[in-house]
Amino acid sequence: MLSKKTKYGLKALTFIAKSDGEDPVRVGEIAQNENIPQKFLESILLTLRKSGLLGSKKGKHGGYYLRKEPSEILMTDVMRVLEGPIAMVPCVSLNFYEKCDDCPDEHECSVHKLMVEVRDSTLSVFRNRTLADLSEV
Amino acid sequence: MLSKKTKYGLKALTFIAKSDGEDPVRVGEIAQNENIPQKFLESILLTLRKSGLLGSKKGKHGGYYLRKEPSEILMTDVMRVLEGPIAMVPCVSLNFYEKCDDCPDEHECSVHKLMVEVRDSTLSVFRNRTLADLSEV
DNA sequence: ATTAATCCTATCAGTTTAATAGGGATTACA
DNA sequence: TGTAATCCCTATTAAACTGATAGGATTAAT
Repeated sequence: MLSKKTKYGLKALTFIAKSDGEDPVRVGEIAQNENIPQKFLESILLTLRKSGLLGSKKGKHGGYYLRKEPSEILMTDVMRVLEGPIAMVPCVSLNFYEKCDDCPDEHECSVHKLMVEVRDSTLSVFRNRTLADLSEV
Repeated sequence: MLSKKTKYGLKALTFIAKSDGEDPVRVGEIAQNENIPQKFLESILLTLRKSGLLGSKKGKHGGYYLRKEPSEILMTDVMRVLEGPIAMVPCVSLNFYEKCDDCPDEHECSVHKLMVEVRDSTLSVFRNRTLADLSEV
């Protein structure tokens, strides 16, 4: 299941991409338009900024803006920042690999085999989609 | 993330498929071979039985057995029983649909669009894999 | 100065997960 | 007929996670 954090984050990014003026976009404006609790959204945008996807301007007339063109922001990157690993099992994750406690040999594990396929098919979607695709009407 | 319940369930099904004698397979045997807490596994096999995927025999020399040929047990069915919805968002689920609170119109939702694609690509894996594929060496 | 914004930390209630516990019911077989 | 083996069922628990809230510190424009 997709967390609300990720869902809100994707919506916020889309909103910022759509309002592509020069001015940064206020958190309050996004929260209001997308029905997101403002304080919760604040923390989400903060992590997006720390990850490098967003920039921010403090103080009056401040807000958030994209650091790259929407067409250059891959869903793989966004999802890994917001949701974490794309793989369903750590032993199959490219960026967050971890060995399983219970598996003596993961090359003989039936779950492993299946989850590699799921990972690859999910990756093929996220690698071929950018924020530009999301913000199209 | 895949729950341990699902992971253990898949391993257990694979184990039963591999030991395809006539006799039912004991929970204890599966638990020991696959490093799964026995009591936990009991409850998992119980839900698999209630879903119709497994049959059971009580008492001495009892155990669990497959109700269909491994090649006829689709991963879509197994995953839905163990893990629940295959979609990452309820508003995109075929079998567990639910409307989002926050979305006024899901046809204009950027997240919705993306998650439909992820659902379809994941489904294409699960629809084309059966328990027989998992139990191949 | 005042105002409007981001930034940061802490906290909280609710839910879910993984596991454990204890015993009931059923069957094989000596 | 008794006993051991096995599935069946319900309840409980500790830990982790999620979604949200609270309160203020910091920064910048006017």
